[in-house]
Amino acid sequence: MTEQSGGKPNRLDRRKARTRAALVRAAQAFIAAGKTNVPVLEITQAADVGMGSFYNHFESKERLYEAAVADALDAHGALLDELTTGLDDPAHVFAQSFRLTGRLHRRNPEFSKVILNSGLAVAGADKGLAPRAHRDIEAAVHAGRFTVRDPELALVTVAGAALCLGQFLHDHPERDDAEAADQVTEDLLRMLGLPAAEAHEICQRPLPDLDALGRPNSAA
Amino acid sequence: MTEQSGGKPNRLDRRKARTRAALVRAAQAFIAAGKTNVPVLEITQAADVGMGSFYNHFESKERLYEAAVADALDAHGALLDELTTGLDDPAHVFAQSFRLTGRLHRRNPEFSKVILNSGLAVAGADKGLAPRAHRDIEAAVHAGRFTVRDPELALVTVAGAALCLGQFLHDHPERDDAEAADQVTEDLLRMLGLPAAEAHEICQRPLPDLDALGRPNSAA
DNA sequence: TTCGTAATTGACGATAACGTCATGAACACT
DNA sequence: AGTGTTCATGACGTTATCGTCAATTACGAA
Repeated sequence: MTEQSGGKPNRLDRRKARTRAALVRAAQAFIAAGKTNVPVLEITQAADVGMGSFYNHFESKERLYEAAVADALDAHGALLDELTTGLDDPAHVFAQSFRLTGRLHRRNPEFSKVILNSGLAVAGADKGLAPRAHRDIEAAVHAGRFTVRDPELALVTVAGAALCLGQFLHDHPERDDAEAADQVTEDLLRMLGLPAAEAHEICQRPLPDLDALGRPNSAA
Repeated sequence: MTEQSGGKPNRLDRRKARTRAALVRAAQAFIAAGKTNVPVLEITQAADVGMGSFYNHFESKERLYEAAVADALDAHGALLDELTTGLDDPAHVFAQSFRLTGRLHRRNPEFSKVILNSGLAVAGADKGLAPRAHRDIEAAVHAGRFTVRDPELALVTVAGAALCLGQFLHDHPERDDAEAADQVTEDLLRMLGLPAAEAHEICQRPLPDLDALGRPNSAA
């Protein structure tokens, strides 16, 4: 009998987790490449695990893909948390999160493509990064920083902008990602009720160094 | 030898077009249902055509799906053209187009789901409805109605909002589609530089009657 | 060391889907 | 009517993929 929901992870548990992580990472690579119809055998070969191992961890390819997307989103969410701690102005938190997310499309293309190829499913209000954005917007509204009639609908536009910005940067490699992200963020801040001048100023503030942190992928 | 690129359609050509349209319609239904992995045989059965007919028109399932999405987008674009003719204020054209598109998610769920399940591929600047929106935004900027630094990036947010609004309405059947669409449009107008009061007013204007037109699906 | 358990593995039978092709029907043209 | 062409059709051989399973290995406990 090994680790029973609360005990410390055994060597056995670590091996199991490694196998699972290998499958998740392989799945992320395939999703990023747009190849979601690859046979199971191909996935297991890419993950360097046996064919039979697949069904030890996932009952179908779809479950694996769900897990892969969830993993990427969780990792990015944790990263944003790290990079926005200590900020007191909710508008600043929102702007910084959005600007960083925009930059991540270039910095971590694998993650970016996973999100983009997952389609709009990740834009649901209770999935992906939306809860975080929702929390930030609500906080800013409550603090009197944002003036928007319906925060839930504003979130809709914000989520859409985040996704389509990624797609845009992917389609236009010549565009500067930081500049584009900052401009979209500024537009969104104006939409959320900030005066134009202040929106512009917030998007010019320096950002924390992304290189100071580990890779934002938890399936390592 | 039948119709040779410019001649009038024969009876043979019409039959061919009917078969093709049946396949496209069946594909749209499957896309709307989220079932893109159905075997070819199932598609041809749903279209009520022979199995072999499929490869007379499309060399693969992917091509069929591409054609199905393009058809739905073209149909919606033509509908918007019809419904915005005669408007002189570019901001009004933009607002009306967006409000109508929002309403269409409920009015024509089939079309809506085709768009949503197509993912972000339809959000590219030169695909789908984006060229139309781009044209409207540029016109409004040129007319001094919108003041936005980078119209191309504004389009990114607009496209994202349109897509995510559809997803939102799909996830929240209890929300009034007209109200939500108007609110998002108003938010976008503010982002595009319109004063809040004017943005609100434009989104309260009456809309043309959608029932006065035929079904917005060209694959009939 | 020895035993029990959990996880890994690839081979294998069963099934599902593909795409072609020979046949036939609908049609245009004369 | 006669002829040649285009498109429609579904059966069929081929290939691809699935998911199971019995054997094996890695590990924990005693």
